Amino acid sequence: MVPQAPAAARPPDTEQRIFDAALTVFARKGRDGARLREIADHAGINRALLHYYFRTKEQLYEAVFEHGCRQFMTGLSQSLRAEEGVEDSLRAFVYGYIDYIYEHQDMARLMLNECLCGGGVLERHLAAAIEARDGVPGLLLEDRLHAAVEAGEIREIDLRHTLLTIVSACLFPFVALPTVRLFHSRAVEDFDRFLRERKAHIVDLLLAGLRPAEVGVGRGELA
Amino acid sequence: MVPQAPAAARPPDTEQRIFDAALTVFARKGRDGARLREIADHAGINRALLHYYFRTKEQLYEAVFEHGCRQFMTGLSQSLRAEEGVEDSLRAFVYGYIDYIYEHQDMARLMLNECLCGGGVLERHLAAAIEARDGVPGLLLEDRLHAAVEAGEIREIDLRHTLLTIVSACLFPFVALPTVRLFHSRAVEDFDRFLRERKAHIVDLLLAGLRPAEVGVGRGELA
DNA sequence: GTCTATATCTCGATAGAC
DNA sequence: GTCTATCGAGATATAGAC
Repeated sequence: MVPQAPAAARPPDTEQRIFDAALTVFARKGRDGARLREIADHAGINRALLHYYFRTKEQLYEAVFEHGCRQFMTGLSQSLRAEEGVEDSLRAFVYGYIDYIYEHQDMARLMLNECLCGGGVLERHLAAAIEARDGVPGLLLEDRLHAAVEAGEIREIDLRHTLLTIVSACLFPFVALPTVRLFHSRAVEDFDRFLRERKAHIVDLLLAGLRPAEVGVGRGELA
Repeated sequence: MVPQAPAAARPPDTEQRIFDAALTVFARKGRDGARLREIADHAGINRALLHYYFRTKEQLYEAVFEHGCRQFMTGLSQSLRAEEGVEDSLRAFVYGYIDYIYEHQDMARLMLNECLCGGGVLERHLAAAIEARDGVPGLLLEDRLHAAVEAGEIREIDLRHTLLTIVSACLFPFVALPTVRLFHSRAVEDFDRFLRERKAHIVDLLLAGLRPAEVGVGRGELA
């Protein structure tokens, strides 16, 4: 699939530049909406070169998606190291997850774009990437939470939904950034600070929400 | 912009059918990825009719987006009625929000699609829709929460982030459905039940997370 | 208002020089 | 490996009959 590069000297690495440019454009415009013209311009190369490295637009998309998915899932798993306690595990997950998405926003957008137009391709590639690594990154946290429930460290609660809520809270602000900016001015002024606040907020809210109910205080009721 | 319809008899209402079909297709494929062919087929009419009602693809998109945005925001505001207490307000928001998104999934996806490709158009139209109704739906809940903080009914917490977390938890499952299905089998088997559980979960987690800390229990620490 | 036929343009893909 | 030139398919848009 990949033409041989000269063994010595790899100045701009054209293939990688195409790959990155394609990821960016596909993430914004989607599989059909993306134009090879735009990808070539973004990579600073000629349109014909796209066909030299990846024969067709379809194959380029497949390559970007498959390789991107695999790398994304692997990297995410590695950045979500297990911790001893529940609290540390939760904190590590939220901080690691947001940091990782921050560094791979285009891939996150690309996957969401696939979700919008059906998700068939995504499900297939995600399943493959998961199988190759045998394990969904989030499930590690779910196991931790499950053990914590049995140990009485956190209250009984639907963990699948809890995990989905955590992921939603971490991920959504990235994919919906333009909307978030409308009523969260800090996200436009100082995105890094916004993310720091966001991480702290999510952990804070979750820890409080998962804490076992004290005796005498009905669950699900405010003071 | 709109040709006169015969005063009597409005059998299929072609314009509305085009509108709905365009919304669906644009939501999935995006502004550039969408094909007029597909929209026409989906609406069950000839391609030339698209140009009769809306001159160009661009104008069709603009019309769908602008009108859709306005209607979406207005309807959302109306379905989020104010309640007396904080708890009822929160519950009403979550339930109303999810129910509303459920009935307007295409519009939600269309807006997210715009977010993915920059969001310039979205910000403009959203701002206009908000100004026309003078008020962001979510801000009503934020005011309620703010008052509740001052009354000591909920603990001190960043309300902007809290509101963003609530919206994320409600909205994300819809736009990321194919991914959610991977590890939430119930979302594929019985979506309605999944949503009922989701609503209850979000309210439950939030109420617990916002409850004022009891004396003797450090905030942000598990038991 | 709705259709068929057609014009025009853009995109993806290929051929061939360098 | 990289470029220019070009072909053919498919998309948007228009003209004109009904």
